[in-house]
Amino acid sequence: MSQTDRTKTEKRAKRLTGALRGAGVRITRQRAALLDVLAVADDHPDAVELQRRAEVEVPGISLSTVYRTLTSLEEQGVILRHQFEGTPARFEHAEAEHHDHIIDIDTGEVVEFCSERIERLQAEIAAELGYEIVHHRMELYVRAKRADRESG
Amino acid sequence: MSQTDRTKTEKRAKRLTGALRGAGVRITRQRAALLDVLAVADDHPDAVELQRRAEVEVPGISLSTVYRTLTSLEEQGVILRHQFEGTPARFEHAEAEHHDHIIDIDTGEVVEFCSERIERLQAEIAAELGYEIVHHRMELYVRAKRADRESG
DNA sequence: AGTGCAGATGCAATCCATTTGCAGGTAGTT
DNA sequence: AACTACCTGCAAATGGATTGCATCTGCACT
Repeated sequence: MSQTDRTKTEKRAKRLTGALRGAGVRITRQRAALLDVLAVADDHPDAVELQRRAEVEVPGISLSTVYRTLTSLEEQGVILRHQFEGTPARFEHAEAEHHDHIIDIDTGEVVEFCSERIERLQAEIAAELGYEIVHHRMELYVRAKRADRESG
Repeated sequence: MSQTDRTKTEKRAKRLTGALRGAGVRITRQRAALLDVLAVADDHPDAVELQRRAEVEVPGISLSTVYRTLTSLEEQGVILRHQFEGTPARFEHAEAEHHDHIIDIDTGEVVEFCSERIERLQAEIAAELGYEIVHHRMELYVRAKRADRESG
């Protein structure tokens, strides 16, 4: 990470904690640790994994605190919670634009994608039925194409 | 239900139980009851609701049996299990073609829909990334449009 | 820097949907 | 009718997530 990147990240962090404070959310050691961990995560960790990562900064941080913090951050719109099939909920930082997920059912790896055309079609379909979309969820459970693997 | 409809339904039921038997699945009173209940359901009941409905035919049917049967029927491809947000799993008979779901977040009501155009786009996106879709899940969480309601 | 207190923490207990071990029952083949 | 592999009901266990409670602590205000 370059010097300017670091500066930018720190500025965002400051803005973020300011906003949280405004909403009556205190920045404790455990929350700061979780915010750090979430900010640098480029994957989709679950609560236990986040606890493990936060423990570097706050040894002994309890799992209930992790869950409570995640719920609170989700309510503040800071993070997103994803309930994929057959796994505990997984979380990600919410700064980027909306996207959906491709889950490799063999490896558990998650790839993000977004299709404006699909989004448009979804909105049309909902509108035709007299609804407005509050949020949606689209998950593609996939495996690597035949050519990329061995057996079939 | 007309006489011919009833006959058709009964034929399908016979074919179905035959197939299940072939897979080593016994048709017990409790399973027959659940198959009946699922066959006539035009909604998306959860396990407890299915137990309640099956109890008309088999009083005292246990919830574990319901769950075990549902798992077995799902494995046989007879029913589909849907894990919508914040509710226990809900089930539906699998005879129709594939479709996705619109969930009214105010009423819990579920509407089915299918868009070939979206399906095509999904497949394209997966293919471009070197994946083949095993299955997918698309849920639109909606509410009735402003005009249809009162307050905002 | 000190104080007050709303809000946060850790722990253990609890919740809820779902699964499972077990001992007795039954479908369906022989 | 008998045999037995599969099924049932019950109660206990599981696993992810939440919660009650006593204690602690950020942080706004001196």
